[in-house]
Amino acid sequence: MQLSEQELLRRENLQKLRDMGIEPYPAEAFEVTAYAKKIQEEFQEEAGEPLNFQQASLAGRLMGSRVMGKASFAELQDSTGRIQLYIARDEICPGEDKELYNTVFKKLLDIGDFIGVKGFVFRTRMGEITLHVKELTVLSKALHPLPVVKRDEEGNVYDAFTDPEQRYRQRYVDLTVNPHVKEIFFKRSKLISAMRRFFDDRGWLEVETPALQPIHGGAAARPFKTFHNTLEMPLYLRIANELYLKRLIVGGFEGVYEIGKMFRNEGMDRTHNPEFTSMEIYVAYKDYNWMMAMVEQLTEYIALEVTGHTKVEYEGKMIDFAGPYRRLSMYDAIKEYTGVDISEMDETALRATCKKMDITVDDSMGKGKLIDEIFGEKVEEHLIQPTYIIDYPVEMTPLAKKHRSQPGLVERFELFVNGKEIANAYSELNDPIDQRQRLMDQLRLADRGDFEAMAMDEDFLRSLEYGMPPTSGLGIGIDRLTMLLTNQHSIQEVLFFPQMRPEKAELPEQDKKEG
RNA sequence: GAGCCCGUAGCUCAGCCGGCUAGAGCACUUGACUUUUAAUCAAGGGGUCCUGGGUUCGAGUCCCAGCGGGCUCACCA
Repeated sequence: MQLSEQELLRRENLQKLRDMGIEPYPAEAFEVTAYAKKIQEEFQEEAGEPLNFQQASLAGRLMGSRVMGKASFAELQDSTGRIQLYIARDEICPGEDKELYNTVFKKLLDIGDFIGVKGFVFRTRMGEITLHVKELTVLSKALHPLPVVKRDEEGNVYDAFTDPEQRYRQRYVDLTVNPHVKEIFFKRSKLISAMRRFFDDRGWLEVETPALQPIHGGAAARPFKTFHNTLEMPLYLRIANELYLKRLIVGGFEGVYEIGKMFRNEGMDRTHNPEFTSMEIYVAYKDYNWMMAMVEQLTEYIALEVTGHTKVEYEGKMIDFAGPYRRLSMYDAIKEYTGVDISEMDETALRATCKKMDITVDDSMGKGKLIDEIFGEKVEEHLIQPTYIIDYPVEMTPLAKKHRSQPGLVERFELFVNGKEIANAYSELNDPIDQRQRLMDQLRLADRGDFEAMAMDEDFLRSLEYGMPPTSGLGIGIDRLTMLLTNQHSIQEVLFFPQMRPEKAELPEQDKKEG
């Protein structure tokens, strides 16, 4: 590999440090007693005299320096933020030997190097809270130059590191240089911990179920296929965990939930990544009406914990997560936004209606699919504030219980926010005979070439035959909820390492066979 | 999968209708400077113009193909 001039220089600096007896990658721990953000927030003084942080020890990256002869200012960035350093030659080199300042600090340290500093906090003439450095330690030398992003007093950013490809491929650089990116991931973490707290407080059990499954069930999607050598059998990366969580309800848990990765072998775009995080929860003796009330509390709680408000701005719109949310049946929603009542229509009439609405249809589409098309084309985009769409056609939903009063429908709801589906829930189907029938219907779809049709799962059916209590289940896409609460428009922005093509198209030989 | 756009220094980008040795700012190097803050001042180094073909006296620029990326649309619980 060809090294750039700057990379060669840094390697030379590394060697010079070693030649001076300074280990650029020391083994011993460095004691950190203070953090940039805390100092910025809590530093106090009286009559110009500093009161606290008079013995502070910080560690982080050197992010810039302004050398003025025998004294310098530098920027230290730790895990919490930045603080200015004041480094005076005669302070860090009290004796005759000025090498640490003249050579190590001024010549051999580069932007991006990790250093440890000890000293006291004061305020400069210009009013900046600054650490007056008494001791400086090299903690780790950086050999690769970091992009230098500068900000002026008004907050204007110069030479921003913004190329999406480079940001995702080298997320470590993105995180180092773009502080707002870190903020998104702090919020993502808060979201998940708030959700977990909400469920744990109600006594529901967090569980783990297999990610490697012999039968991929629980959703309509194409799976990733792999092979277990010892068992000599194909396995699938899970597209859903629904059928396993229901087995646990059969086994006697009253409430179980799992937050984990799902894998779908489908297209990628700004709302789809091949692996994504979902939360699914199942609670016994409940129905979908109870679940709607629960989700309102949950999303309101999460919005508050993550952003501090129930109102969140997304793409310039204010979205209010405070419940209760509007509930609208699928038929009523279509009537409201198209003026057409489709509740009594058969397949032929629906197909004609679609044509009138300029919706492209094909012959493979059944009644359920046609209704879904109308809904997707004409209604979804209008559902900006959190809205429950309830009662879906039975054809689209093989795992939901038939509606208690309306034939042809199932007890299902989806929560829409800003025109996008955020949550999906049912009164779960627990009639084993009905369930078998519905899965048989799916098999017939698969025979007709539907790659996404659900597979038969005899063990799951056996579990239902042992008896599953009435149960309500819910799934929430964590990535998309994170996008909403962080005002981000692509899923790549809420994943540390979104899926990308390899940088140099060099796939290992043995992996090329068997697609 | 389709359309549009992009790929030039470590980073952000300019480079016209094809025309001298390919440019700027930051970063980097050398020097000056003990309270600066996009520090400043002076001097300097740094390029596989994504790759491969083609047209041409001459290609960063035009054409073709490929690779990579972005946006939009389509597909997709």
